[in-house]
Amino acid sequence: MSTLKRTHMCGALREAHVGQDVVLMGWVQSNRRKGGVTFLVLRDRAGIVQVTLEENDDPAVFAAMDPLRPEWVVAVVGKVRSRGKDANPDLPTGAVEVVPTRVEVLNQARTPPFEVRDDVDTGEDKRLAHRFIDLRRPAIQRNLMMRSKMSSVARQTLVRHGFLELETPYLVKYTPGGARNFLVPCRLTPGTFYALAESPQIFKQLFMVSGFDRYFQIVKCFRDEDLRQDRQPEFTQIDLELSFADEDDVQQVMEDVVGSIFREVLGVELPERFPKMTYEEAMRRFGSDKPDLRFGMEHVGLNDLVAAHDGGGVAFFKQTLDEGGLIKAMRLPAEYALSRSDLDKLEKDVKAMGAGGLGRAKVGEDGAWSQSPFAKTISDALREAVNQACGAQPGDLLLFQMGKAKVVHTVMSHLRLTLGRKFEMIPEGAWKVLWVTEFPLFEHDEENGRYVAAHHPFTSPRAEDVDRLTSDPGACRARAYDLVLNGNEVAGGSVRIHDSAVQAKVFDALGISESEKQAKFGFLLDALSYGAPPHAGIAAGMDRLAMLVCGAQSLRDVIPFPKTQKGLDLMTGAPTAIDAGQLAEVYVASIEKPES
RNA sequence: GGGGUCGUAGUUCAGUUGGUUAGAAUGCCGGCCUGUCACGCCGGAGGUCGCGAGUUCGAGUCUCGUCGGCCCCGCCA
Repeated sequence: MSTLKRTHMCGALREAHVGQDVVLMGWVQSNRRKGGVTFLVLRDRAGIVQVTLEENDDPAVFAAMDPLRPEWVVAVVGKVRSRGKDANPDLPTGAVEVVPTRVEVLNQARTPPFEVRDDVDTGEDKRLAHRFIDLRRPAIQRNLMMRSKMSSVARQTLVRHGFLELETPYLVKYTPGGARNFLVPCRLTPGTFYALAESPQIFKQLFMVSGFDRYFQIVKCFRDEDLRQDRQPEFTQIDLELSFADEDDVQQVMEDVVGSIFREVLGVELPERFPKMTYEEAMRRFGSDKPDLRFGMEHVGLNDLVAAHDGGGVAFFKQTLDEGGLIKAMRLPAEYALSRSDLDKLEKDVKAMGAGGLGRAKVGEDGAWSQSPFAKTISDALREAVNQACGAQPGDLLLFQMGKAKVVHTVMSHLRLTLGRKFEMIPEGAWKVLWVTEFPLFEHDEENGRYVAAHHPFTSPRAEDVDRLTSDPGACRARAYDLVLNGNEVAGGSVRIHDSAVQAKVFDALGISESEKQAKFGFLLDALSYGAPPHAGIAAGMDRLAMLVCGAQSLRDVIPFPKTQKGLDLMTGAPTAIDAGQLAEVYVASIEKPES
C-alpha cells in the first residue's frame, strides 16, 4: 500500500487551487491519449477532474499512464494549473487540470458490465445485479448524498424542537391484521416467532406513557406486502410522537422538518403553514386521498344533476343511481387531443381496474355530443346541465365513470394523473404540499362484513363523532392527517386515544373481543391505564420524500440496495432456500407452494 | 391473487411472411494521433436469441409452460 495521503477531492478543485501541489485518489473515468499528450479523467464522489501530461515533459510518468483503464483505482501526485483558453465550461473543475509528477496504480479493475456514466441507459436489472458499480454513477451518488443531508436536517430540526432520538425493537410480537409481517423464528424458544416491526407505533406510544414527551427516530420498517414503484419491503420512516399535543402541534413540527429539508437541501421555500383539505373534499374533487394539486382536471360529480333529471334518458346513469353508485365526469380541454388508439388503450387500462368501460362525449359547437354512447338518448336538458357543470367548451372531450364509488374514484383519479402526465399539464419545479384531514375512522371490510380501522385502532375519533361510534361507525371521522406532496403520501399520523372508555368503544365497533384485545394489545392497554398523557404523532416516509427531493422516478434511485418488485435482491440473490438442517436448527419445516 | 409489457453480443437495440453465415451502435482488444473532454481514424475479437418442451424439412420469429425485469389493480391497520 502506498504511503500517499489524499489532500483533495477530485471534484473539489477550482481556479483557487492553481499552483498547489495535490494528491488525488479516485477511479479512472477515461484515459484519452492524443499522440504525445494524454488526458486522464479521475473521479471520486465529489466529481471529476482532468489530469493532463505531455510526453516531452515527463516520459516516464507518461508511459506509466498509458495502460490505465476505466475504473482502475489510482493515486495522482501533481500540481494544479489553469487550463486557460482550453477550459471546459461544462465541468465544475473545468477551469483547471492537474499535471502529474507521479501516478500510482492502487488497484486494477475488470471491465465493468456497464459504463459508469449517467447518460448510459442500462437496464435496471443489470444495474441492480452490479449495484456496487451502479452506485458509482454521479446521479445516484448525488441522490444518496442529498438523502444523507435530508437525514441530517431532519435530525437537527427535531433536536431543535426538543425531541429525543430513542430506539425501538425490530424483533417484536406478531400481531395479525394490518400489513403482513416478516417472521423470524426464535431458536431459543422452539416453535415461536418474532415479527419484524412494521412500524414503531406501539413502542413510541409507550415512550409517551413513560414521560419521554418528544420522541423521534429515523427507523427501518418492514412490511411483507406487494411492491410498487414507491413501496419497498423495508423502508425508512422519520417517526415522531409528542405528548400534551394535538394535531396542530404535530403538523407544525412536521412542517418545519419538511420545510427545513426543502430549504437546506433544495433551496426551495415551502409555505410556512401547509394548506388543509378534508378527505371528503379530496375524494370529491380528485377521487384520491393524495391529490396532486399541481394541475387541474378536477372531477365533477353528476349524481345530483342526474337525479334532478331522473336519469336524463341515459339508462346507465339511472341504473347507477338506483344502485347507490357514483357518477363522475372530467373535462379534457380541446387543446389535448386523444387519438382513437389512445382512447382504446385508456379504455383497456380502466377495464383492467374494474371499470365497465370508458364513457366519453365529444362536445360540438352547439354543445351537442358525438362519439358517445350517451349522445343518442340523453335529454337536451341533462346534456346542457352536464356541459355547464363541467365547463365544457366546443372541442372538449368529457370522460365519464359510473358504478361503485371506490372503482369510480380509482379509475377517475388514475385517468386524471395519466392524462395530466401525458399532456404535460404538471409544471416543472412546482411543489404543492397539503394536509388531508378528517379521514374516516373505519373502513367497511366487505369480505368479512365488518369495520376495520382505517389508520390503526388507537386513532382518536373527532370529539363530535364519539357518540356515533356505536350507532354509525362508518360516519365517524378520525383525528388523522396525511401529508401529501405533489400527489404522494409522504407522512401520516393521528392523535391517539388516551381515554380508555373511548378506546373500549372503538374496539367494540371493530368487533374485537376482550380476550382478543388482551392478546393483541394487552401491554399497550395496560400501559395506557397507568397515566398516559394525551399524545399524537406522525411518521414520514423518508424514501418517498427523498425520491421527490431528488427528482427521482423510483424509490430504487434513492435506496442504496433496493429490492425488485418481487422482493429479490439481484446482487446477493436473497431470499434463498434454506436447507432442512438449518431449518431444523430453528425448528421450522418448509412446505411446497400449493397449486392454486 | 389479477392485468399489461419486456427478455437477441459486455451494454443499448434492430432482426420483414418461419428460410443461407443473426446485424448496428457503443464498450472491449491492437495500431495511429500534441489540447482532447461522448475525442477522432484504421483494424480485430465478441452470440446458450432467458430457460424447457412442442409444431415444422427448417424456429430469434409460431404454440404451451417456466424464470426474471418493469408498470398498474387488489393488497399496504
